[in-house]
Amino acid sequence: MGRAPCCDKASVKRGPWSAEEDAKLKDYIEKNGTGGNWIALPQKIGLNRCGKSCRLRWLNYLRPNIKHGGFSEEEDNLICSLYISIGSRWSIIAAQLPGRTDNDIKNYWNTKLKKKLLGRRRQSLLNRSSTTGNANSSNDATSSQALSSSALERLQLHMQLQNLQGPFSFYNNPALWPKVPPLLNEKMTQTLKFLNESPHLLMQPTLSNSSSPKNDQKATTYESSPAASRSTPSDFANLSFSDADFNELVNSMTNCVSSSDCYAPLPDIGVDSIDQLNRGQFLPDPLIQTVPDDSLNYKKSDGSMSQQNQVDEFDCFKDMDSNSRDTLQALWHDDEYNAQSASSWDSASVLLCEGISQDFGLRYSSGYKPTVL
DNA sequence: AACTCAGTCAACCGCCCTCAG
DNA sequence: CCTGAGGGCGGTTGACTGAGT
Repeated sequence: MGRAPCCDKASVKRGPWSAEEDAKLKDYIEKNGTGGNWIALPQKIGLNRCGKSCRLRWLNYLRPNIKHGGFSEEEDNLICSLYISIGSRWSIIAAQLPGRTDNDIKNYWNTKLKKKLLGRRRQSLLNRSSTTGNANSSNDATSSQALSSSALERLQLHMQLQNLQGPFSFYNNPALWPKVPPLLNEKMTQTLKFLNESPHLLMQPTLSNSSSPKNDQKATTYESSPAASRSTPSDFANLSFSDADFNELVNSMTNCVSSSDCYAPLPDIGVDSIDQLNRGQFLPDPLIQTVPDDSLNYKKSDGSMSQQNQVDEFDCFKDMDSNSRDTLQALWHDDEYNAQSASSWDSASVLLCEGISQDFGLRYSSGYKPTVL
């Protein structure tokens, strides 16, 4: 069941705002505030606009200290880290970037940042495919086919930052995965198999078959395609890897306290323990962070938090930022994707963010929270 | 100069959540 | 507890712009 529209859309003005309208709205709010009711506001000041439209205009454009464009390297890094950690929760990400609006960040991510990061990896993989003479890869690479979702995108970024390529990397080694439900384990297996077999199919826009006849050009979407299916394990299609799956996986990783009771049983791969794997430099040394409860007390009883609390409590990201900077900058600046630089990425920040993002919290109930990475 | 096309971004849409009555 | 109004938010649209041909 829907709900009644907030205004009569037929009678209110829509589209771009004029300077006069901007001035009216700005003057009124600066003098009187919003009055706590956006719906009634346009009538008060004689604006023939929807209240929601006024709110949006104020928040995204007229509000003082708004910055537009010119994102810095540090902002890029922070946006990327947060996106990997918490997904497309733009308002939370925006709360970490003073003067930036969620809309601005969303647009920036979709139009530039995502391509900047994922495009670099894809290009690198394409280069590798071509040098190894893989005919199928070459064909597929030019087929403009794709498979994607928010979860896959985040998984892909996460993998990139943890050195996907290494045969003993976390993502390629099920023995290192935390204990997760069998179905999720299976999804992980299939998804990663797919990602490794067909990395060239990822994150390329494809024209949707269901594109609107009104505007085909705008029908660019990311979706599974016949060609993608061709390269996909037959059962992959039935195992879609969702945001919930990604969150559960990272939750499991975040909650692991000791390898003995957290990770899946080791298959016979000739190593005795996770520690041995680590000593063998298949993984970075585990990093155990203890996070004082004080820094995590953002959670209200109902799991929500005020806007101000979001800003205050996410201050812990400032530390994370310095951790992530080096690797992200390597990704930013290297002409060629460099597995070595990626492997130096310290994912502590990402997982710490993820833990925090669980908001909103599904956890961190008492004592100190060890985060094994 | 005219046209096409892709990229950008302000604005809109509609769903979900909260809260007051 | 139920209902509806308003706010918040993520996803999407479409006008605009500039590069390429």
